[in-house]
Amino acid sequence: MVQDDVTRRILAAIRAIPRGEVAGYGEVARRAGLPGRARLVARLLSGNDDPRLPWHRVLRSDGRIAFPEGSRGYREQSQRLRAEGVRVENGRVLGRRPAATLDEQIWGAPAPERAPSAKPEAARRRAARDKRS
DNA sequence: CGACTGACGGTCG
DNA sequence: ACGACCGCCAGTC
Repeated sequence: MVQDDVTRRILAAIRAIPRGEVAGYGEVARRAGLPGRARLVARLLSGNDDPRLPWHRVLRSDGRIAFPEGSRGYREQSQRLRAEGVRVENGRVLGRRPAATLDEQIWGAPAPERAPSAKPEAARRRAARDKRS
């Protein structure tokens, strides 16, 4: 099976993460030249079987492990990270700085008013399921 | 073609 | 700090 370009680039980006460091899914996607494809990165890892791939260095952007607490992958990832000297506490990697909102970082502007919009319940249902599982 | 799903990201209350 | 939501991308059904 020949891996397509995108796949290889993503894998390369993951392998490029230095030992003892971590990166978010979206970050990896960006480094692979695929901004906005964080979910694609996640999908790849979900089907990954290569043991030498440092998948454990990939976390959610907020520094939390993407697996539900207590799950197999959760423990596995925590252990692997700690083995590299990364401090992990309650599924969260320390040393990360969530920082302020982008608005403040970039524009330093106060919260602009936001026109209320309808509630697409299709998206809402998805969000609920997404969170549960 | 449209609904559902997921190792996601970001905003808001 | 947290949970509820919305937005996005891609693959399945």
